[in-house]
Amino acid sequence: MSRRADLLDFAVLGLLHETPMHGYELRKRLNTALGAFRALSYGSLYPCLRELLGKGWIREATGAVEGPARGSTRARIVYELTADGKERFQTMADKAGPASWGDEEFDVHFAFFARTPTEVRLRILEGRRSRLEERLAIIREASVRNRERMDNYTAALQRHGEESTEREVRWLEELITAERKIRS
Amino acid sequence: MSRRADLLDFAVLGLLHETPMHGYELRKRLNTALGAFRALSYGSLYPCLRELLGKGWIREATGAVEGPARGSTRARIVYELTADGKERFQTMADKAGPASWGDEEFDVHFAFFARTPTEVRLRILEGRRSRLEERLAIIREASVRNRERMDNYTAALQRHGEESTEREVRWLEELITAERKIRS
DNA sequence: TTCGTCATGTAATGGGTTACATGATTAC
DNA sequence: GTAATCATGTAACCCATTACATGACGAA
Repeated sequence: MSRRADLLDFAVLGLLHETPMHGYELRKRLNTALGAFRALSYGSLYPCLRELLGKGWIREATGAVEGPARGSTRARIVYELTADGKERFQTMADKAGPASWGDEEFDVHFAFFARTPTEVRLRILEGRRSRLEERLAIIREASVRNRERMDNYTAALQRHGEESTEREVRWLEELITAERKIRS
Repeated sequence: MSRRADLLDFAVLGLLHETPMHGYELRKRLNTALGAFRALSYGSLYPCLRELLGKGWIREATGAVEGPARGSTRARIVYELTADGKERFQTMADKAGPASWGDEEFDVHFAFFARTPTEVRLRILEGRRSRLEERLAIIREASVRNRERMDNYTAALQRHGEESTEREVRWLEELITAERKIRS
């Protein structure tokens, strides 16, 4: 469960929550705003859009929602969220829990924290932290086990990975305490 | 060109350069030592091993190369590099250049820097640095362009990504100056 | 006139994960 | 006795990238 496609659905719905957009712009925002989808291709995005359309979560915006097409006469198809789509997005945001989440899942869900309940936010942040701590434990154990047969470069790479992960844990810790303050 | 499979070939060859190993252990080291392959499955590794065997780059080690099987009677197949395999690895390490490299390619090649010529090391490090700087430029431009419609959480995620990338650039800078000192 | 950007799509290929199959041993 | 780890593999499914097709505008 929880395929990559579901995450893309969620991300698209979330971006369209802000403002209606057409596919081309949607892709750019997915590539930059969200850490994941760094190399998302049209071959993935457009079929996804068609699917969301079929499910009734988005619709083609009629009328001049955005300014008229600049720079191209090719018809732009602007999509907007339907009521069902809003509901769907909220359901996904509300029931989110880091059951075997990777980096991408966290990044995307974090990007939409503004529309996520505090309780869920806390659960996600804490889940993320424990996953990173597991990863740290594995890295540290490996560097102890292979200390002798590891050259300087391998060691440097490992140390850098370790430090980055530690920094992210501290970052999460700050967010978690801030979140606890909000809750109380 | 330069498929994921090639990278796996390179990584396996590189690990076997250190010491003969069987598949199960190989996978563990690929999952921890190298940043990439964090979730490499046997479904990818064993076919790869078979392929390398067919190409004559690795062979089944005969005799008691490793201690006898502990904890299992199931026959372990220990692989070792052939002369051709060593040559192949060295060719891949020597002609490496970051033409459209992602994070994984860099990590794996970096892990084997000890067996990479200084000139190539420098080229790789500098290539990596410019890729990260491109990424930074994109992030920064995006955060300027979308400043208003970005909520606090999205902004925090973006800032964290920016800072991590900046740290990695500084890390690379240190490595580059160290490398230049070696060369001269 | 050519390159880059805007803009939307489709088809095929490649390949990685998931799930399955097997089986012995150690530790609780 | 049962869960976890060791250990090797195969087959199918999923799906993401890649390459292709189309077409116009602005700038150098």
